This record gives sequence, structure tokens and C-alpha cells, in this order.
Amino acid sequence: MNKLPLSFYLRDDVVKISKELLGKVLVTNWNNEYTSGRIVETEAYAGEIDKASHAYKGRTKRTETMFGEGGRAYVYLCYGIHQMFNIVTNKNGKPHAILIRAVEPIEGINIMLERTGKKKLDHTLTKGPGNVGKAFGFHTSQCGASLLSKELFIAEDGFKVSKSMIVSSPRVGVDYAGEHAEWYYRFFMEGNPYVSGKVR
DNA sequence: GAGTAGATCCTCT
DNA sequence: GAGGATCTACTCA
Repeated sequence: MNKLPLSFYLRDDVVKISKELLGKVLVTNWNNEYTSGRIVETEAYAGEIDKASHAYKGRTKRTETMFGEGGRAYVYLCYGIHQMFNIVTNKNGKPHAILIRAVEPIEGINIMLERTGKKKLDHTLTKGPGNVGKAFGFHTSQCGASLLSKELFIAEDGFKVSKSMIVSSPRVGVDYAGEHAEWYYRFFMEGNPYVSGKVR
């Protein structure tokens, strides 16, 4: 497997990167607990111009990581329960981010089961951003961590995704964003059981 | 099987 | 002091 280079994250087109991330492998290795999974669903957040993004309201302590250089993790606690894992893209000062909404488990499944408190593998293990965060052991304290480290990275293992397998749809849970909620910034692999939510 | 309400806590106003 | 890039369980049919 080849780690994606920093240059992959530093490009301007967050939508294009979101599509390219489908089929890539997310790896976390906290305390030698190795877990990996194939990314099957993403959502793009286009920074300052995007009402659905946290960065829309401006630079704050919480969103500081998004404004920084790409190739980092932005981990955020939602509804007091769920740890959400985002990938920061673009250069310093451009708060682009990609939310990882769903992953298909590959390695370390028993570790994920332990973290989520589930008994056996089923398609709910890493379905939805809250579950992905839990299964991969993300925590808000990991906000700002590099995606090129030994403990956390994204790799390419030669898995090919044809364009016909990629479906786009409006984003989930961002109705408050007005007309921006209509943007087709969500991408997922057609027919994959790990994809979250309804197929709209 | 589908729809709805409740959980729960950090961050910004 | 309020609300949020969500999930789960429970109800009703």
C-alpha cells in the first residue's frame, strides 16, 4: 500500500478530492491497535463560502485546524456523543474539509467491535460518521493530527473505482444551510451496504 | 418496515 | 445558555 502524498491534500478542488478518496484505505494505528477500512462515502465542505461548514462563521479556536494546511485530521464532537472524522484539504488559509461518512472494515475488525461494543460484524459497524469515529478510535484530542504519520494515514492499495460506481447526492443533516443544503457534495459507492442514510 | 423522539456535552454567543 | 455535519431504540401498523 502506498500512502497518499501531502500534495494529494493540498489541491484546490475539494469536490474532486472527495471523489478520489472513495476506494482509498483509511488506517489508524493508535497504541499499536491497527485498524483499516475502505472509504465508501464522503462529503465535501467548501469552507468560507459554504453555509453548512463550521468554517462559514469564520476562524475560531474550534475551526482553526480547517484553516491550516491540508493533510490533517479535523475531529469534532457532534451532539455530545459522536466523534466525527474529517480530512482537511487545500493550503493554509483555505478551510476546506471532507467528512468521512462511511467505511468498509478491512483489518482490525475485532478491535472495532470492542470499541463500539458490538458482538459481531455487520454493516452497521462503520456506517455513518459517528460510527466511523468510534470504530477507528478517533477523539477530539486528535484534532490537527497529521495524515502522514505512522498512527494515522490514508493509503492507495490499487483498488479501482469506476466512475459509474460513484453516485452524488445532497448532503445529510444540513437542512439549516438553506440553498447550500441542495449542493451535490456527497459522494458514495453505489450499492455498498456500508453507505449511511437514505439513498436520495 | 417506517417514522419519531431522546440522548448528551463541548463550543460559541 | 442554546444548539449541533447523528445514532439508536421504541412505537405503531
